[in-house]
Amino acid sequence: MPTKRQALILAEIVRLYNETGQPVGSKTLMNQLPMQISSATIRNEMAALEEAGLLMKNHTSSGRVPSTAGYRYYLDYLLQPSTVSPQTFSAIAQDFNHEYHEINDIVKQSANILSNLTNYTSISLGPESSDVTLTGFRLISLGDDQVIAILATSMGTVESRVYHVSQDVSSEDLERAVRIINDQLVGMSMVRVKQQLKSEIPQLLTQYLHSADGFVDLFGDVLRHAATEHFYISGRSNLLNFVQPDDLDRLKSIYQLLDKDSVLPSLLDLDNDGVTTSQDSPLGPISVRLGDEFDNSLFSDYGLITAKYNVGHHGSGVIAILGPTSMPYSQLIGLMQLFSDELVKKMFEYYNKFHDDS
Amino acid sequence: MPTKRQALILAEIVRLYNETGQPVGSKTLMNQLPMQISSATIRNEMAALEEAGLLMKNHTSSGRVPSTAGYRYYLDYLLQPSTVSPQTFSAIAQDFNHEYHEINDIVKQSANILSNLTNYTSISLGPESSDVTLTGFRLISLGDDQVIAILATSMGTVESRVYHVSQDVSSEDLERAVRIINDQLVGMSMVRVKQQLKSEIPQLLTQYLHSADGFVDLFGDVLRHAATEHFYISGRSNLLNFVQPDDLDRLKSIYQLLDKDSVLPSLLDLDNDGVTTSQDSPLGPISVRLGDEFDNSLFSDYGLITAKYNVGHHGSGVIAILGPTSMPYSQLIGLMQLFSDELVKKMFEYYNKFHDDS
DNA sequence: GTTAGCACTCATAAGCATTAAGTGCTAAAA
DNA sequence: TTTTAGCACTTAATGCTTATGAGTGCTAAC
Repeated sequence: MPTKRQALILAEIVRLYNETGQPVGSKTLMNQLPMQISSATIRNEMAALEEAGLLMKNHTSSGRVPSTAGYRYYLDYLLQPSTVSPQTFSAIAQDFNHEYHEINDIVKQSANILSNLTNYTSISLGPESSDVTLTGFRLISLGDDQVIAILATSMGTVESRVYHVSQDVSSEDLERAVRIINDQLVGMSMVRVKQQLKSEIPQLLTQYLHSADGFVDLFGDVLRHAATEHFYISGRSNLLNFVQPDDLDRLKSIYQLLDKDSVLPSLLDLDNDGVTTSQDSPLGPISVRLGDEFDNSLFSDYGLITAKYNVGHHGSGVIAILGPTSMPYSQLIGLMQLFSDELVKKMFEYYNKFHDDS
Repeated sequence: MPTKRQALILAEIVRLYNETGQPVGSKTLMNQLPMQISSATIRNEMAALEEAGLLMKNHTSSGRVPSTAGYRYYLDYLLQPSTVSPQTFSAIAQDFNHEYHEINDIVKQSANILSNLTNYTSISLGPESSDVTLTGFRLISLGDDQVIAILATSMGTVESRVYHVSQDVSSEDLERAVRIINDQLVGMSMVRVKQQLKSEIPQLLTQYLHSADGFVDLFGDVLRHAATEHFYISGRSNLLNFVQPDDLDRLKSIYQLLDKDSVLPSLLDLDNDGVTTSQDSPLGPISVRLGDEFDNSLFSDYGLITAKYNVGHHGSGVIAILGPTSMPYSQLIGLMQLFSDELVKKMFEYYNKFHDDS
């Protein structure tokens, strides 16, 4: 455990290293620290901090840099979220000041705002809930062999997609199919619906319909679109701001990773249900993942700030910032706190505008 | 005008430079050329080619590199598209071997295939036609204050989106609005529909409806989604394969540019209607833009291969490959020719499956 | 416990000679 | 008239040495 003074020095090193990008030496530190101590004393303290694993040197005679453990300690014990400037606040308010027709537009916009504000990459996942249920399914014929399939969930989401239906499917068949779906599946959780679609439903449908296959496909497709988590990533190109030129291969891999929706849940740590990385996270719903704390070694030089937000029974979502290990955490975390509050506010506004079910 | 032999040398330099990435010297060339001439002769010829502006040197004593004009000449007069290997062909066929529910899925997939095959970035724009007309508009109430708006066009595209409608709008009002829209606008080109929406329609609606504003918004929104050209870009990260490490800023700008749908039409040269860059393009519907031929100086080291394809009265689309100035054009253009044929085939298959209107 | 002083370390840059690839030019050969 | 051999010249790249400077660790004095 570092002493009070050592902690102060660590915090200052984090601050300076973030500001300048350069390793911090004892003299620089002497001029910046509030108390009056000599560079030699600071050197002693730094040696102790290095002993404790919180600082690192690149080579024997270079300044110190916080180690991952150092950042971890800083985040867990020292960091204080800074308050957001009024300008930033009003910029956020302004950017959100639109009429949104779809919840996903808000989610998307939130990623945009956050990456613009921070100059990092941001990832936004809309509100989700594990106990969403299917509330209804309809098919509407448009003539022309086309139908619109509409699927509604308890979260208020409605997914509609257009399909072609072969001409030898009668409209009676379609109606019958829709009735079966509704009778059997409405009220079930989406997860169970998916299971059923693979097991019982096909059999059931073949009993009543001529061509059940096409219909199962169709329903499966709407379902897939309604149920897949959709991530919005904004400011990808900001990763170029801080990548070392000899690390382009790694960056390429990261870009390819980000394009795969399937790996994002594990990146955002959504798999283990809400347990944050560090013990009883002192930052509330915000948590930070650093370097080797990622499953994937690609991110050994990266940091990820994750904020979970809650929109009542509409579920909870996540918004995150991806950047280098060294980021202005104090500002960013302050920003994230405020931002996720605003986001939640906007979302409630959206949901409550029409439905009266806060 | 270069002599026959000079042209041969130019072509060989293009080939070698593309293969090795290194400037090509007279000795290397001597060993590679089919005829028996000394390096001194080659030097003379190269000097002539440089005089003509087709070759460049990085410094007085380095090998030669094709200049933009050199590439231009190569593309216009020397290049011969190579035939595609059977493996590649069957890979394409395989990748397209899916049931597609939406034309845009095909467009998207085409971008994916092309970037995977080439290891460059590819851009795909679905079939469009300037004389698409509006063929129908419907609103379907879902209860719950939600409606689905459906807009169909003469191209067979159907756009459906979900909207909230405030409770004090009666269903009679909605029906009336829909009737007005259909009476007034069906059969018009989408462009005119957009104009009308800004001029006459609002007035007309206010005569019959209480709250016309919301409705105009709604219709405008569906229209916007149905009418905006949608580009799919795949393999963005491949740009990292050939960028010089000191050029990351430029790369960042390019990424940001690619994210703006609005600049892509000018990039793909869609604005001037079908006139290709070089005179009466010898490559048919395929054209290549190089370096300073771009409007935007960001692309001074890039090349863009564009293939226009035609899907009958469903309109025509574009598929493109973005890479460095030095690309294996022979292979790529051969590939593009075959690929766009396959793409067209797939699209006709899609359209004809249900409608019988080739 | 703190500090001044000093020897030591190491990355970075600058200077310089060396090498290798490639050119241009001239004069001879074809 | 075209081609070629030969040679001087240019330049980027490499490796080597040397200087510089920021920073440390340690010791001895405060």
